[in-house]
Amino acid sequence: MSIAERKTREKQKRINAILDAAEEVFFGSDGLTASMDEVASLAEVSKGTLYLYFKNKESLYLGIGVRANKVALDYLQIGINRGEKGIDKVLEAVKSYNEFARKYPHYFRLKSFSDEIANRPFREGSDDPQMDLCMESGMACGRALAGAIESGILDGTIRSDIDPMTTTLLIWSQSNGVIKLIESKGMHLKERMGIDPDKLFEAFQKFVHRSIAA
Amino acid sequence: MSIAERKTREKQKRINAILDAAEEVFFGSDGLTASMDEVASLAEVSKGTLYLYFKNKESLYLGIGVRANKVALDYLQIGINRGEKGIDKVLEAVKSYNEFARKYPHYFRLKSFSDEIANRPFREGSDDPQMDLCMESGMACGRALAGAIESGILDGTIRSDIDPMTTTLLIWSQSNGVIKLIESKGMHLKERMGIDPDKLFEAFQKFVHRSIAA
DNA sequence: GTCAATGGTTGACTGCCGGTCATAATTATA
DNA sequence: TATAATTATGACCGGCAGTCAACCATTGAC
Repeated sequence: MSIAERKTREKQKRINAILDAAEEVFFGSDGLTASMDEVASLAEVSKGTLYLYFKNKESLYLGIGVRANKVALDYLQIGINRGEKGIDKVLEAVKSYNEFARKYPHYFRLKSFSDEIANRPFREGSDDPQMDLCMESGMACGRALAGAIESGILDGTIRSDIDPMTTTLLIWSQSNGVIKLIESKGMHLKERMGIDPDKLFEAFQKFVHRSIAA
Repeated sequence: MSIAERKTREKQKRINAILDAAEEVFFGSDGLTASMDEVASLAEVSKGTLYLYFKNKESLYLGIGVRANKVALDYLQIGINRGEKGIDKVLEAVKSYNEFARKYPHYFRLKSFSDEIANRPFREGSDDPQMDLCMESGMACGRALAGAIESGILDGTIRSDIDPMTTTLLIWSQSNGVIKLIESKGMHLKERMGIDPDKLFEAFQKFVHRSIAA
C-alpha cells in the first residue's frame, strides 16, 4: 500500500474538492454565472487540472448527480425502514423522497438533469466514468423502491396482479413528475391556484395508495 | 385595416418564418449545433432582425413552446372528444397526450423546458411577450383536462371525494413524468429491463383508473 | 546525493456564440 | 419631392468551454 494508495486517496480528495467547488458555483446565488474558470479558482486548481479530472462541464454535472443520487437513496431507505408493511414502505419512501427534494432542491433538479443525459440515446460504451457512476447510483434508487414493492406483494398489502418492475417505474416517474410540478410552479400554486403543495403531495400519496393497495 | 393591418400580418409572417427556421435548427439532425446565426441564415434574415422579433434565444424556445402547447391541446381535445363518459374522457385524453409525445418528441421535450422557464420563480411582470403566450397556452391544456375531470364527477364515473383541481395537477404531472421516463430511457426499457413502453403506458392508464374511478 | 523519467499542473490561447449598435435601406407622411 | 419613422443589417464585443506546449514535483535507480 502506501505510495500508490496514498496517490489514489489524494486523487479522490482532489475530485471531491473540485466537486465541492462545482456545487458552490453551480448552485450559488446566481446560477447563471457558472463558469469553469470560476470552479477552477474556487477549487484552487488551474483550469487544465479541472479537465484532467473531468472530461467536460457535463461530466462535472454528472459528478454532482452521483452525490445527489446517493442522498436520494439515503432518504428512500429511511422511508422504507420507517414503514412497517410493504405498502407503508412504499408510501413512506415516496414521502421521504419528497422531503429530499424539498431539502435539496438543487440536488433534485440536477438529478433530473443528469438522469436525462445519462440515459441519452445511442451511447453504449461511454467514455466518461462519471456517466457510469451516475447511472449506477440512479439505478440503486430504483432497486430500493422495487424491493419495497416486492415486499408489499409478499406480505399481501399490495395487490398481486401488478408487475413489480412496471409499478416501480410508474411510481418513480410519477413522483418525479409531481415533485417537479411542485418545484417549478412554486408559490404560483398557492397564490394563483389556492393549492397547498403539501396537500398536493398528500393527495398524490392517496392516489398511489388507491392504485396499489391489495 | 389595410395599412396597419397589413403590417401586423406581415410581422406575424416574419415571426412564423423565424420560428420555422428555429425549429429546423434546434430540432435538426445534430441538436448541438444550434446557433442563432444559423437560425438567422435559415430564416433568410440578419441576426439583428432576429433580435428585433425575439428578445433572446430563450424567447425563441418559448415561441416554439407555444406551438408545442397548441398541438398538445389539440391532442388532448381529440382524446376528450373520443371518450363517452367523464372517466373515459380523462383516460383517452391522457392516451392521446402520450400519442402527441410520441409523434412530436421534440415538441414534448421543448414543452417541458418552456414550462420550466415560464414558471421560473420571481418573474412577475415578464418583459417577454413569448413568455406570456407560453404560459397561457400551457394553462389551456390544464383547463381542458380539468374540464374532463369535472364532467366525470358530474356524470358519476369519477369519485366525488377528490378535488378536481388537485387531481388535474396530479394526473397532468404524473403523465409528464411517465412519458418523460419512456422518452429518456428509450430503448433501454426494452433491451435492458424487458419492458415494453406501450405496455408501461397502458399500466399507467390502469393506475389512474383505479385511483379516480367512482 | 544526483539524475533522468514519470506523472501531474499550469494558464495563455483559440474558436465559437449570444447579444449589441451605429449605420443603412425602406417605407410612410407632408 | 423632402422629411420623418420604421425596419433591417452585419461587423463587432465580451465571455466562456475546451486545448496544449511548456513547466514542475516526486520517485526510484544508481
